[in-house]
Amino acid sequence: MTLFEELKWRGLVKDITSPEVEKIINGEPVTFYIGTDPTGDSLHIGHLSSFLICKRLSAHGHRPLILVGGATGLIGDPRPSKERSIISYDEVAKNVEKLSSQFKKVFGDYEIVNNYDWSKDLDFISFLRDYGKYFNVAYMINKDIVKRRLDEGITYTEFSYQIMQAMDFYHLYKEKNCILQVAGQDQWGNITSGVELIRKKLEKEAYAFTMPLVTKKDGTKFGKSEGKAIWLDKEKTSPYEFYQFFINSEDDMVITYLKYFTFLSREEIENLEAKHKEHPENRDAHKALAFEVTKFVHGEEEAIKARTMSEEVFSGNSDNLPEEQIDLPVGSNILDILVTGNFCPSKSEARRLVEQGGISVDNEKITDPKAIIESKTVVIQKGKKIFKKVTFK
RNA sequence: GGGGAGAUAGCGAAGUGGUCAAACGCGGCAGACUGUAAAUCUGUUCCUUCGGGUUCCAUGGUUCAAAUCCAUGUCUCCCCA
Repeated sequence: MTLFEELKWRGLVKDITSPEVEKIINGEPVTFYIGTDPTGDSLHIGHLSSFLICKRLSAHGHRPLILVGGATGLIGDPRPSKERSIISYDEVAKNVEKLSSQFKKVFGDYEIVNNYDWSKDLDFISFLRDYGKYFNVAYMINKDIVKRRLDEGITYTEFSYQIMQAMDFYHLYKEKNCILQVAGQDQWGNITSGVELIRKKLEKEAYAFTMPLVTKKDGTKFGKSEGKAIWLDKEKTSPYEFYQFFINSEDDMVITYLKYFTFLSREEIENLEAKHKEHPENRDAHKALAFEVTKFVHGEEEAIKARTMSEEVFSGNSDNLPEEQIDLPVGSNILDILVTGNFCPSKSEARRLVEQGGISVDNEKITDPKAIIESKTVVIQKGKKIFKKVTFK
């Protein structure tokens, strides 16, 4: 199986700019880039799914460039829904730092470039003369994302985003001989702008392919749990929570995710697929997925810990759950505990939860909102899947 | 520059003087069923010391009473130039 065939098999190729892409991927090492905008201060699952491609391509010898959009992050990639609010220079700069160092930790020591470096000194007149002339407005308006925003409204700033991303590709092509761009499918419009710009300005051909958006079975957004994003930073999402997120994957998607998120071979995955079809209730594929991904992001030791904890908690053994100190005295009211312990944001919601039978303490369902918890250490369960061991002062 | 429409809870969207803490859908949370899956069904979804308190872009005003009427401001969209 060639590399390209493997990517296809894994479902990682959505669109290609030309049939040549296959040859390039399978051929001699080339430099490629993949980027992200520093709109937040931490990497999440979405980044994981797209940046894994660096590993897959570099294993073949290709050289990844990671672009962190210190300039494009100041502008804002148009979203289908509405205009983004603008982020301060400081915040973007801070995010660039954080994302870059996190990236190195998780994915390895690849070269990271920041488009702010080559955009910041470009003056407006040069911009219009050297780049603007290559973009016909009719062409720009025809980009799907722009068309969708025409009714809702789109500012000149966001409208110009595609030019900035085209400039990035052009710059990297010229300066670093980067001939290939990889991105999520939502970047298609921006990518083709770049390919066109390179063709027009340099009379050279550049290439790109997009990867499909990872979704749930029903097409909705993947990567949230309990309403919170799943982060790659273990301070924000613990390895245990991270593991739990993947083990809870939908049956219908678990094989897709295995292909997408792990480095398991085709044989191993097909093996798991067979097992999964035979006995879905054993969740072998889910366990493999959760373990492999946790191992990649947090290391083997953490992955084993997370797996052990998961197995113990769901078989009723809470001995190894980490204890969380709660700033309340022994003998506090259950509602106060739920709020202080971050199980829910308000007392009203805590009351509702308790009254609806969603809370258990040490395996006993609590339905009285006036209940007092007398023990010093206690395991609180919210719903079916959230367990926390808490101690009081 | 001219004309028109609009801003309602996380989102979409009703409501145009009291019966509005505000229909409905989505999303969220919980319960049942299960396999820590999906689908389905049920409940719930501003805060609260459960007395009540604070909401419908903002600030003023009219009224016994305002999400609803008036004024000003801010923002958004559409059409014409």
